[in-house]
Amino acid sequence: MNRVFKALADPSRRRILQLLREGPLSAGDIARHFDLAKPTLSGHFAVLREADLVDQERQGTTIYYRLNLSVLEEALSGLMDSMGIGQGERAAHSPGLVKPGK
Amino acid sequence: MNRVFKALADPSRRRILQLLREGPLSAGDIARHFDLAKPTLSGHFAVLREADLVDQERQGTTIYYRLNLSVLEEALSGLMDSMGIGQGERAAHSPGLVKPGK
DNA sequence: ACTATATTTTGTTAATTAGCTAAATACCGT
DNA sequence: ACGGTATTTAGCTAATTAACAAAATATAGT
Repeated sequence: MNRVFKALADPSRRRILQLLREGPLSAGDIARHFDLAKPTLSGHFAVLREADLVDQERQGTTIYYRLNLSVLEEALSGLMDSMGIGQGERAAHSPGLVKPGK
Repeated sequence: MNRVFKALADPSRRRILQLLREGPLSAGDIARHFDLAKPTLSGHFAVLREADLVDQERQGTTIYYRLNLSVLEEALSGLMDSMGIGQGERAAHSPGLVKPGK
């Protein structure tokens, strides 16, 4: 889960995930959307793969990347849970700033 | 929004936010939960403040931190939107059916 | 003004990261 | 086997990060 958030910390990687939302894309297809050298992108793919956010599949000479949505979902809803956001219908509890008793 | 995800990339900072879920805590209170030097924590507070994930309020000699839940909520649901993770709806599979986030 | 407490700032270090170019690898077609 | 295309690996550099100890700042009480 830590790897997921580390992976999400980079805007290029978030953008890659967005692109993959539409369907699998080859490394080259993705690279076309960026102003980065291909090795740089390849590094980003590796980070996403290690976080299990994408799957890789070779088809001949090209490698396709596919978004692993469930991992992303799980990480995000896991965080939301741990922060008390969302699913629960509990009203937002924003305690006042009170000087703690001894 | 990038600052938010950068801030969330560190486990200590995520833990700090979790602690603040229960209510405001002083820097010292938070520090008690960690094995880190106070200056290190202070650095984490600064990152969280710059991401607007927490607010700071001084009361005498102690500084209280309060979770800014709305910023966290917005960032997470913003990402979920942009990834097509539906809060209430099933994720659309066909391209073009889902409107991009704001 | 002095002392004690709470927190931050400064300065430093080691580790990590994102980027690049050049070289290597993998696969396909001829 | 050779040449071309797609992608990754290797090797490097500059910037960023997380950690610490020591010093500085802010406030309260005496």
